Amino acid sequence: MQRMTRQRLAVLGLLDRQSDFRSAQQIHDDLEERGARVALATVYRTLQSLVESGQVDTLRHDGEISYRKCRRAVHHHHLVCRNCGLTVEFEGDVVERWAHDLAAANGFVQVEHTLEFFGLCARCAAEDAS
Amino acid sequence: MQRMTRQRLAVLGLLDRQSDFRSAQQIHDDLEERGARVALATVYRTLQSLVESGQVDTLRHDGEISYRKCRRAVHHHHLVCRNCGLTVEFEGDVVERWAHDLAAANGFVQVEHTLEFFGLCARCAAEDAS
DNA sequence: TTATCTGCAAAGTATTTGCATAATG
DNA sequence: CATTATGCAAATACTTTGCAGATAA
Repeated sequence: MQRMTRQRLAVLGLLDRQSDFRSAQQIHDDLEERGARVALATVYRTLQSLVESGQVDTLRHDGEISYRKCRRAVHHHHLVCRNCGLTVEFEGDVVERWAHDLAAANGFVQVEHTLEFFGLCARCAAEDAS
Repeated sequence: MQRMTRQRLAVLGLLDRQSDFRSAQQIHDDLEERGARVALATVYRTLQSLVESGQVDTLRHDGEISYRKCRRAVHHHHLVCRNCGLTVEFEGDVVERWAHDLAAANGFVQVEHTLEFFGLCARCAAEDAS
């Protein structure tokens, strides 16, 4: 049901090599640099399908969506450097429990949550100071 | 430095009466309904200034920003009904501590976070079932 | 072969901005 | 009266979509 096209392979390949969150436009540019011509619309469509199938994580920030291949299958969160994009994944059963308790206390059901941390990584903080 | 114009008063008045998060466009429509003609651009500008001065909370969801007058001054989070917008505010020092620990463990500084819960409130869940 | 994917350009959203005019303090 | 805010329309930025032609299976 999902055809392996040159374009899809190119996007998947790039996602494998990149470790930080990148916007669709950045991914498009990166592909161009490597000589892989893929239309921006195709990049968007491909990323969208990868997100739906759970292979890619998204992050909404400043009105734009960033993409990154998941490192772990279970639900998790991110600590992202707002300067260079360096990303650390981590799990947090605390929030899951919290969500459950909150739901119970307020009569809510089907509670989901979004939790992300943004900061400056050590390297960027050092550069900032100098 | 901030002039009290008819438009600003109208926006403030509406924010006082509304208890849920509303997008700029919804707020604009609500104002029109009440006969207060305020240009959409002005609604955006006013909300923006209210956010900057800390009088209004924002929530990013599905690529759009929603606004709501803060009920409490300290940093807090929300449990929002994704159907009717009903909102419960709550504090969570757990996350603050968590953010601090994460930062220390990974060498990050100036760590901020976003945490929101979305679910179905009791009433909407009941309607859903019927 | 044929259903799915791609490229292109056009259309959509949500938000911002330039500028002349209006209104506040 | 000097500034700051407003309205309008045009500009932005990101993302989605329609459609004809290309391509994987």
